[in-house]
Amino acid sequence: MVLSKSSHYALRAALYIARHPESGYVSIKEITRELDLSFHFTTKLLQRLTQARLLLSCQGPKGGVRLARPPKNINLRQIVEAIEGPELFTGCLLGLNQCSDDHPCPVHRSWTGVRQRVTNLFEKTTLAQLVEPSHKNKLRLTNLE
Amino acid sequence: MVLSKSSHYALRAALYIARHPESGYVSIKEITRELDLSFHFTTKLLQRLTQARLLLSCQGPKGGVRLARPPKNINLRQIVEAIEGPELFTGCLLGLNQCSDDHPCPVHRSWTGVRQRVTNLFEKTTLAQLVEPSHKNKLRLTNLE
DNA sequence: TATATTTAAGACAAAGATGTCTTAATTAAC
DNA sequence: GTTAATTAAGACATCTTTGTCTTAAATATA
Repeated sequence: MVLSKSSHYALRAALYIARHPESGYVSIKEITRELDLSFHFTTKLLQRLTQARLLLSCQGPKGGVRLARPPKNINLRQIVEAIEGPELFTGCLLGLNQCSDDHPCPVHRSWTGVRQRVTNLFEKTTLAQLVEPSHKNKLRLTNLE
Repeated sequence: MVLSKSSHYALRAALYIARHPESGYVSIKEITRELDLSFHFTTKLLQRLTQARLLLSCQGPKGGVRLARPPKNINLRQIVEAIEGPELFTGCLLGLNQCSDDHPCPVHRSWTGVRQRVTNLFEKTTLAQLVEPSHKNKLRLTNLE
């Protein structure tokens, strides 16, 4: 798996929040009901996004979470990195420590090239792009059946 | 992490086996001693590679494992898929089931493109390429320190 | 054949990821 | 202020991955 389940859930929740037209808070209850996720588990994932300053949260009635800034200023790498750290974007394909141009593993050079393309995708893809109306037919955020 | 620790270990072990000049069996004791891996855990990983017909094994004195065919005919995808399944090469970035051109998630199109580049790298990279002499300076298979 | 060596296989332990539940803290609305 | 609603936080359970240990099976060699 490229991403952990936690990242899957966090990305889907972030997209749900981003596509909410009103700029108010969205309750986590609603998010998890609509996306069919565990409420408590997702709450903790969204707490991490809040701590990473990607979301704002508010307790009490009418509370919930919202994006901390315009969706065009939040990209997929920021979300993934807040949940599971930078390993995906920096790690050696063989899991070796200090793998670098100076001390490369056998796949270092070719992997670095492909990994950069992965990183580019995550960095240049923003929440805004993924929820814009022309993408309406691609807004599926839930499992089928 | 792109790959599991199990895949890391299996790839490193496979490269160690491939770079052995003699075509005889290499003992798993030697592999795990040289690569600083757990003997029993690695043994089971190599069993999976044997079951996937990537390796041959032999018990008893002078026994061990060897490549089941020339290293130019074993690529990285085969090894990874034998260890952790095809998810990396086929899965949805958001973890959704049945994500396809017909029922795409918001990142389906762009992820499919990048995922294909990852797949290409794993498929076109063979053990032979990674152990050929011109790569000698890139044969690091162990952690530093 | 007997022995030593090696992989095969399975039980089990430890660690980490995932998921559930309870209580505390905060806040809107009455 | 009281109440209800909501996130924050932590304890705990379950499942998966990773790692260890023991025993069985196979095989080369003497």
